[in-house]
Amino acid sequence: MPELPEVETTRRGIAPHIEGQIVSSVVVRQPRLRWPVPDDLARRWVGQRVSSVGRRAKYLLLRSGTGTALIHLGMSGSLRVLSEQRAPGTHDHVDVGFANGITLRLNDPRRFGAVLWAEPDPFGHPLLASLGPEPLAEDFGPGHLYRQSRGRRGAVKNFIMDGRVVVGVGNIYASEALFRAGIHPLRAAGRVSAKRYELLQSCIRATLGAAIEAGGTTLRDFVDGSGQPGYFGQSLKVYGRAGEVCERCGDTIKQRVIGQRASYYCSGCQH
DNA sequence: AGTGCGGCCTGTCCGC
DNA sequence: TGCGGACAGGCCGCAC
Repeated sequence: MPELPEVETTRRGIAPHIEGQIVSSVVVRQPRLRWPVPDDLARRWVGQRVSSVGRRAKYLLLRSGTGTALIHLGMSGSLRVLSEQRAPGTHDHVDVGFANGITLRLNDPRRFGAVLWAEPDPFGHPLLASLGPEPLAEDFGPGHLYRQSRGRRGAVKNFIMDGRVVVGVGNIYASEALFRAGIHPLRAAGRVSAKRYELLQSCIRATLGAAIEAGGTTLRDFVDGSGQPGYFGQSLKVYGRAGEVCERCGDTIKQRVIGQRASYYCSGCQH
């Protein structure tokens, strides 16, 4: 289940192989993803040179002269660069062939991912238009969360997972960042002080940044072999650790569902 | 406007 | 051992 660090790791893994290459074929074996893969994707994309592989939130942006392919990995998607022909396996839904012979292959068992086309400007696409700031960018400043949260009575965990507030904070890193900041996930968003939001902001950055770095260090070969980055190698303090001892205070880590998502926290440390 | 929830999917795990 | 069913999870889009 790719969170932002996994998406960024994927971006870094595929970019060197894709950038500057000309799309020569698009094969869609299963168009029914989160949204249908557009019928005219091949017609619009083939012949275009991919100028850059960018990212906005968890969307990968394969930009070219006339438009941009948006790829979302959902929670089970992965991209692989193949240097030679290989028979597609189960859930290998989309292949993008390039003139130099390589293939970008999307595998997505649960099909929560997406492949879309935006033209001419990807940021005008409805899915990207109303997204909040990137967590690692300047406009996610120390006062951002505080300002956005006034009057909001929902749980702070749901608040920081709201893509209109800040993008890229998925379920795992929401629990982790709140633990590091010492904020209880159920606390009303509007009842967290400016000072504590400043800390939370830096914890979100630090958590995601460290995870990206970890992805960078474990960045395996995205060509041919299993290029799957995994977040399991990262040091998660609370996520998935219900019943275990909190390393900070020794209390028992709890789990409960918040906003229909499994949430982990330490009630000894988080208030 | 803010909030909560249904739905899309399938692999994995649990209990019988 | 085999099987059904619950569950997980990103996130849109709708209902309140």
